[in-house]
Amino acid sequence: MDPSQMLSRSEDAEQFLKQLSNKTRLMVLCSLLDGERSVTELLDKVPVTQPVLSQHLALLREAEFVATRRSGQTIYYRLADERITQIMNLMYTFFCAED
Amino acid sequence: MDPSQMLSRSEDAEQFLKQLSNKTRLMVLCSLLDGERSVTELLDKVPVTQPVLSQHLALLREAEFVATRRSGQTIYYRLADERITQIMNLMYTFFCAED
DNA sequence: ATGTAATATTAGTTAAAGCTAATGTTAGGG
DNA sequence: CCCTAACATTAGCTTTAACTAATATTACAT
Repeated sequence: MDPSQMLSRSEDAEQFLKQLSNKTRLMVLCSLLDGERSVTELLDKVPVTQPVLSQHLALLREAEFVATRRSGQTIYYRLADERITQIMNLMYTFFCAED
Repeated sequence: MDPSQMLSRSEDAEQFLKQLSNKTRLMVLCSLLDGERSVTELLDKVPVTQPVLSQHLALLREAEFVATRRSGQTIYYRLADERITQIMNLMYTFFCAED
């Protein structure tokens, strides 16, 4: 591969991985692996304050890793990027698979 | 999964991903996908100064993502973690695969 | 219209990552 | 022994990520 292309692709990959490299965001994404969840449900699983969770959700939305659906006052989040699903499944096997 | 276990595993995963989330380290690891390379060879592929490359190599060594072999004054680096091989192959398909 | 539940945003501070510049180590050649 | 090549380390500075605290928005019920 030509050097400038390698650089620009590694910059894209860096950006992608950085957006993933946070325990709160990983817990959120992991929780979404088996379907959509509301913010309140996520708050119940992820040990952070509401504003902090909301900040991380904003980042995941901007990255388009997740998408939302509103139902009344409740907002449901779901995975929206096939790459995220794949990499989260891989991370699950690395860090969460049974012995 | 119990909440404290989920937290500690996501902390491990965060650490793992952060060590990967850098364009220079990604270029190095990508270059090692098809075999070992000396520092000089890596310098030829990766557009950074020698001390910066060396700092990133030190981090990759401490993370045990890579291992080294010395031959005279030359030090050869190779991949040393199967998880890295897997995830780098995945990143390659996401960011570098031919349309 | 007022109140409350659910969620989002903004400003300010702190901590961690990455760079530059200088210097150190190790191995081999003359 | 001295010099050079190959590589590593350290200190100081700058940038970026993440948290806290306070406040704002949106939807629904009374």
